[in-house]
Amino acid sequence: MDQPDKGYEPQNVEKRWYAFWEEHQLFAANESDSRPGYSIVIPPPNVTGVLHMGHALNVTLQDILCRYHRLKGHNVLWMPGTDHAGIATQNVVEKKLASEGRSRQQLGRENFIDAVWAWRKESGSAIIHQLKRLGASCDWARERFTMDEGLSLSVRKVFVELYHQGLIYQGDYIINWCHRCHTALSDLEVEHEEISGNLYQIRYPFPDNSGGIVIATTRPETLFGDTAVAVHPEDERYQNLPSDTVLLPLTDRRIPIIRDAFVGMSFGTGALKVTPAHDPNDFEIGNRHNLPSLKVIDDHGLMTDGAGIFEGMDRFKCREAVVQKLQEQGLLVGIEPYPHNVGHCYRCKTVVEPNLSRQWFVKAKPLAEKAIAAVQNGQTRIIPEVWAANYYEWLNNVRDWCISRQIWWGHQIPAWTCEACGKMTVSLMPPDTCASCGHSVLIQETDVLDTWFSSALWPFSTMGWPENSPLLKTFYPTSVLVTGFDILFFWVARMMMMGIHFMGDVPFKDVYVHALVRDEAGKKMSKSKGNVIDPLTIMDQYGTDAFRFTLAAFAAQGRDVKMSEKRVEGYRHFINKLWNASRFALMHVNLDSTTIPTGALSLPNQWILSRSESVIQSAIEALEAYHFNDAAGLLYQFVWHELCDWYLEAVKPALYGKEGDAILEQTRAVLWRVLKNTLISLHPFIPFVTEEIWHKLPGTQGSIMNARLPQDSDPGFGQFVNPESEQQMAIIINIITGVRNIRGEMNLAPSLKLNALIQTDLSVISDTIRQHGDIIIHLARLERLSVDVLGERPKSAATAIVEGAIIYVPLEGILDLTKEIQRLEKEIEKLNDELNGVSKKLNNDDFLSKAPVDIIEKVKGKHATLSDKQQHLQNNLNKIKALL
RNA sequence: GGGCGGGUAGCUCAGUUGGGAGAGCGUCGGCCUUACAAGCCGAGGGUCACAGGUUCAAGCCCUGUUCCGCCUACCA
Repeated sequence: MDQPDKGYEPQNVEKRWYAFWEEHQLFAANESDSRPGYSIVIPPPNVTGVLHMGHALNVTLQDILCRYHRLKGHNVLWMPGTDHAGIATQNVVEKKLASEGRSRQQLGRENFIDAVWAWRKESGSAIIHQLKRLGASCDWARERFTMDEGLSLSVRKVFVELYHQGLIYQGDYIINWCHRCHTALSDLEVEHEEISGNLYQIRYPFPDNSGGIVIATTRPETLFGDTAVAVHPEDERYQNLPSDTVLLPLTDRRIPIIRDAFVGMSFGTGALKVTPAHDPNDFEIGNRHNLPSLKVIDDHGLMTDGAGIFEGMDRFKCREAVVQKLQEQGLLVGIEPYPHNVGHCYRCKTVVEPNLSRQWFVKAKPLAEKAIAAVQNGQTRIIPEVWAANYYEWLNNVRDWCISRQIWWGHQIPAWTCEACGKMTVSLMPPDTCASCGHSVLIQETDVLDTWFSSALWPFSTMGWPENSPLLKTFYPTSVLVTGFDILFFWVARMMMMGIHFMGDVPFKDVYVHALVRDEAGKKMSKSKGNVIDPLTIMDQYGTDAFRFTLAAFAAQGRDVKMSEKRVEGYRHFINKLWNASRFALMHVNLDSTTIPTGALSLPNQWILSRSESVIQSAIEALEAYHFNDAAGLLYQFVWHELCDWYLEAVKPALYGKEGDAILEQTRAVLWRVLKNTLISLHPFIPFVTEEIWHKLPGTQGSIMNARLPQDSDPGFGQFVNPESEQQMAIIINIITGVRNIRGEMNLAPSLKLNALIQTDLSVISDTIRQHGDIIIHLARLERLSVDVLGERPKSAATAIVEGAIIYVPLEGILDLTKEIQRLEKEIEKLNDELNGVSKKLNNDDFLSKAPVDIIEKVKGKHATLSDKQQHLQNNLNKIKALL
C-alpha cells in the first residue's frame, strides 16, 4: 500500500477527483428512472458574475443536499445555468466598446447583440468554472442560459398567454427611470438611501403678484412640471383665498389651487406643489383632478424645453440654478437641511427619476393570491418559517410589476404595432399580418423584458416547457429551492406565481432560506469597501473541503454569516485530523477487515460501533431538517473527540497485537467499518478528501459517490447501538480524566508512571474497572490499578472524585500538600455553589408538590451525588490538613 | 412610518416543546507519548442587554426600556 502524505495536500487531490467525477458522469440525472427523484434548480448566477461568498454558501448547501440524496440512492437532478442579466451585461459590453471608442448606437441593435454573444462566449462562463472548483455536482450536460432558444420560447409563450389573459398590459404610468442605464426599473430594483438634502420653501404668488402660497419641496427643479398647487380641503389657512390660481414662478403660467386630502396639514406649510410627471404621489393626485402631466426632465436627465431658459441643463445643476433665480426674485422663502430617502439604481447607483412613460406591466394581484395560498396550505414550506411572514407581507401588498426595459440585451417583447391601423398584435412568432386589419407592415416593440421575468420561469423553462418533457414529469415540482433571503421577492415569490399559473403546481416543495455572508465586522462585502474575501483565495489557501465545512457550520445562523479566515483554518485542521486518523487506520486494515468476525467484541469496539451508528443516525435526521450545522457538528465531534481521542488511543495495544490475534482481527474490522461509514457520512460536506481516502481503503470499489449511506445499504444498521457499553466507556473515560487531572494540576511529568486506587461501592463501576482496567492503565499511564470498596484513604495521596467513585493517586514523597489542599478547596467551593442551587429546590415545598416526579427524582439524585462528592473531598481535605 | 431579527465566555456564534449554561478560535500551564505540533493532556473564563411579570422552576414564555442590524414605505 502506498503511504499517504503526512499532511493533507488538497490541491491536486481536488483537481484529480473532480475530473474523475465528470469523466464518469457521476453527476448525471436520469430522466426516465424508477428510483425516487430529487431535484434542485440552481439560482442562476449572473453571466457577468464572479464567485463570491454568497454563491459559495448557496452552492455548498445545494451540493450537500444533492450528494446526500445520491448516497441515499435517489435519482438526483441538479440543474445548473446562468441568467443573462440584461442591464448588467449590457453595461459590461458597452464599457468594453467604449474602451475601443465605440458605442452601441454606432453598432446598431443587431450588431450589438452579436457583440454581447461574442463576449459571453469568451468570458461569460467564468463563474461556471468557479462553481466546479467548489465541487458542485451539477448535471453540467444540462446547463441552461436564460437567453437560450428553448428558454426564450418559454418567455414568449408566457408573455403571450398572460397578455391574452389580461394579466399583462401596457400603459402610461410613473415608473423608476435610470438615466445612466437608460431604462425603466421595477420597484424592487430601486434601492433607497438617505441623503442630506434641503427642504426649500417657495412662494407661488397670486395672479396680482401679491402674497401667494408657500409650498415646500426637496426638488425645486421640477416646478416647471407643476400643474397645480394642492392644499388639504379642511385646512383653515387656505379657506378664503383671494384667487383659485397662483402664478408658477420662473414661468408665465398660471396653475390652479386644488384641494386634496392627501396633503398633510402639519408638514411644511401644508401646501404641496403637484408635478404629475415626476412624482408618484402627484401622479395619483393628477389623475384624481384631471390635471395635465408635463415632462420637464428627459430620458437623459436633462431639462426639456418646458424648463424655459434652463432647457438642456442637467437636472441637479438646474436645481441650483432655479434656487438662485428664485432667490433673486424674492420667491425663495427658506431653505433648511432635510435628510430624506432617495431611490438609486441598484445596478449603477444613479439617482432614479420618477418618470411618466409608457411601459408594460404584469398584473400581480391575481397571481399573488395563489402564491400566498400555496404556502398557507403547505404545498410549499418556507424554512426557516420566519421568512414566510416576509413572503406574505410582500405578496399581500404586491404592486404591478413593470417588466419592460429600454435596453437591447434581453428578450424583445413579442408585440407588433400595425403601421396602418396602429393596433397591436401579440404573438409567439413574428406575425405576417396585423390581427386587426390584415395589413402586412408591422413594427416590433423595441423594449425587452426584465431579466427576472425569465428567471421566474426557471424551474420549468429549464426542463423543456412548454413541451411536456420527460424531465418535467420526473423532476417537477423540484424538491427544494436553496437561496438567500435577499431575493425572496425578486425571485422566489415570482417563481411561485409563474409556476402555479403555468404548471398548475408549485415550483418547489421546500424553500430553504439561508443567511447572507458578511465580513468579520458584519458589513456587507463590497468591492468599494474593499472588504471582499475571495472564496477562490480561501480555497487555494485552506482547501475546498475546509472551506465547505466552514460554510456548512455557518448555515444555521440567522441573517448574517460573518466570514473569518480563522474559522476556515480551524476546519482545515479538522480535515487534516481526519486525514491522519485515516492514515493510521490504513496502516492496520486490510482486505480481510471488511467483515467483523463472530465472537465477543471488546469494549472499545462495542462502544465505537454504538457511537458511530447513533451519530450517523442523528446526522441524517439533522440533514433531513436542513440543520446543516448540527449535522456537521455531530460528525466533527464524533471524529475528533470520540474516534480519535478515545477509540484510536484505546485500541492501539490491540492493533499492535498485544491482545492476541482474535482481538487484532476484530479491531481491524471494526476500525474498517467505522471509518468507511464515517467517510460516507462526511462525503456530502467534504467530497474531495473523503473520495481520496475511499480509494485508499481496501475493499472499496469505484467512487464513494456510488456508495450508500449505511442506513440505506445495511439492513442490520443500528444493531450495534448499545447503551450498556456506552455507560461502561463513560466510567472508564471519567476515571482516566480524573487521573489526568491530578497529573496536570500536580505538574507530574507524563512519563512518570503512577499507581491508582479506585474506591467505590457501585458494582457497575468496580466490575467495569476489573474487566477493562487495562484501558485505564494504558491511557492514564499507570503502573498499577486497584479497586476496593469505600474505606480508608491511603496516606499521601492526591484525590479526585468522579461520579460514584474516589480516585486516589498515592504520591509518597512527591505529593505537594499545599498544592493538593488548594486543589481540594477549589473543588469543594465549586461543589458548594452547585449544591446550594439544588438544595434550594429540594427545600421548596412548592417544587416538591408541583414539579413532575421525574424532575424531582433527577434533582434528588443530583443532590445525593453532589453531597457525596463534597463529603469525600472534605474528608480528604481534613486528613491532608492533619498531615501538615 | 410599518415589519422583522438580534444583544449568551476575550472574539465568532450554537442552545428545537421552560427543568443540570455549550462549541470553535483565543488565553494560561504541561508535553516532540512511533496517525497527526495543522498535534496531545490539563486549566481558567459567563448577573445569558436592562427592568418587571407569569411559573415550583425562565437564556427560552409575556410586558416595557435600551442598543445594533436588516427589509419595506408616497408625507412633499
